Amino acid sequence: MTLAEVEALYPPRKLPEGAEVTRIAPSPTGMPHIGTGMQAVLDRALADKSGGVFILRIEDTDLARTQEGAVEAIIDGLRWLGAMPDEGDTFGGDYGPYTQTARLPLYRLAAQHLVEQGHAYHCFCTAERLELVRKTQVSQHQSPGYDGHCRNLDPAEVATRLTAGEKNVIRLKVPKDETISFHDEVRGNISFEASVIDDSVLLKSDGIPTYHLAAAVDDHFMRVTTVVRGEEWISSTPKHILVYRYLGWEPPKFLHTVLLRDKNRRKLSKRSGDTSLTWFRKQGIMPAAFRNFLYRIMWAHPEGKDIYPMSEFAEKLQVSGLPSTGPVADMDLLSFINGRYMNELSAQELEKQFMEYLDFLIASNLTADDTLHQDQPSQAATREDILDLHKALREDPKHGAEVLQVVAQRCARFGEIIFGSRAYFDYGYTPPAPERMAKECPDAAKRRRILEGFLEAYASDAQAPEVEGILKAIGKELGLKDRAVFMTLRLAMTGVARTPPLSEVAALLKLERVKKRLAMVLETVDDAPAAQQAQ
RNA sequence: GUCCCCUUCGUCUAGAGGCCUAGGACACAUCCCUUUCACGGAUGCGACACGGGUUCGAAUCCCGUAGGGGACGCCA
Repeated sequence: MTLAEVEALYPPRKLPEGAEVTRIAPSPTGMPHIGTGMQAVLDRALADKSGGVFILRIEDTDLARTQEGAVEAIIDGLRWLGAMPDEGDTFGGDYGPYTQTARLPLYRLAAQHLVEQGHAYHCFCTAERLELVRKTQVSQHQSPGYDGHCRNLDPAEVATRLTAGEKNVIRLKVPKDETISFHDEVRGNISFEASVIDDSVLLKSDGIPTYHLAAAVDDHFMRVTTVVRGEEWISSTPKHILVYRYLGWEPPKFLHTVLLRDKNRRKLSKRSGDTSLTWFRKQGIMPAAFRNFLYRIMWAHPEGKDIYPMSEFAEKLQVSGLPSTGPVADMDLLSFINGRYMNELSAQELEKQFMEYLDFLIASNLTADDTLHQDQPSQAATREDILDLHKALREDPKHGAEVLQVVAQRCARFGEIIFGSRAYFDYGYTPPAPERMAKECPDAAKRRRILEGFLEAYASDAQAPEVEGILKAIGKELGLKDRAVFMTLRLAMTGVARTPPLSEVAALLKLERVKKRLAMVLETVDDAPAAQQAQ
């Protein structure tokens, strides 16, 4: 097979004028990264905006780092994110295979062609020699790089060493006196002196290509029009430009996205916390909200909107407005956006999404720390909490849905609901300590009177019990401030001090549960220390 | 060390020579609403990295400096 034949195998796509073909090209080396998610959202939007195609390509040329299950994790992450590719090994498409180790002959063909044309050469240097060269260079304050040792080997010598089966790699022969420029879609023109670019390996000694060759070959034959990738690739783009040129191909458009930073403006890393899509999912971030967060920090809506759907992003996106400075992934902003999305969910949608969330947590076998946000340790949910809640929701879905809706109004992520909803289920109710109640209403007799009086009035009017009216009347009768009365009942009914308005709580709990709980409290309501009562 | 990219409130940003005594959003603070929490409303705090140019006029253009980030692998 020749390059020309391959060319015919992957003809130009029949797409509308201006359609963009984008691709996300992750390495299957672990959990899907937030940066991958960001690029996927952009890729998806670019393709949607122009009536193009979005491809998933797996770059598994680093055999040593490839991890089992990583491809599935990536697809799962993209599915969750809602930035699904149109083409890929599991999606179909006419430009596959979409996994690099399945395309090895293509790269070898390209590499061979480059050697024949004199734009690449066989290099027999050992790892040891390379290491030594680098060390020397660094110690002499020179920039490390290949020294060109095999660049001008005698062709006859190369031939004999090759037939002898000597290990070698193929390196790109970078011209010496030239300025290589390219256009970056967000930064404009960028130039490099060719002299600072070293002769990178294109084909490793095991016959597997490096990124520089593989990506160029694939982007060409997959007819990718726009390469969206992280800005860490800017400095190797000139190499890619050279590969395209020597292979006689038109380079695609390049769009380098910024790298997300942590609070200290460092590249977001494992150490600083939250780098995987899965992490955000575990926190209970909604997909739509996370997408919104991603495009919100990488692009400014013309009207200054913060909350808007993906379709609007795709429609209004202008690549020139993409940032060229790395944004900090601001958790406060994410929480804010997620909260807004949660509040707009209908009861049914909320229950559905929340159950999916719990199922995900359970299936991914979480430990207690996994929903723990660094900044909000109090929001940690244990695995036991998760299972308890899941069981309660299954046992009484109707009650569960009501609880969720009320609680979700007060939460910024699903993860907080786990903890926040406990008090409204039987499993999560613990009667308040008498001491705690005494802090709100020091007089034990009055506490008892509040609860008994409420129970009596509330139970007698099953149709439309006026919780507030009842309590205010009791307060007046006992000469207590509203707060003392309301808080006493709040603590008694829920065991906690922060809840929705009591009328909502009572409606949520239903009469039977209220009766049961208050009866429990009444058993110990007089037990607060006398010293405190005297106050 | 060399090369490349970047630099507006704490954060995300608007701003493409006069509309800027720099606008919005998140966060924060205070107040209002109020039975706690949340929501909502109001107000406030708060930035053009620095130094030179160009210009009648610069956040906006140019040059330097400083700072940050990235790259320099038979990793991607």
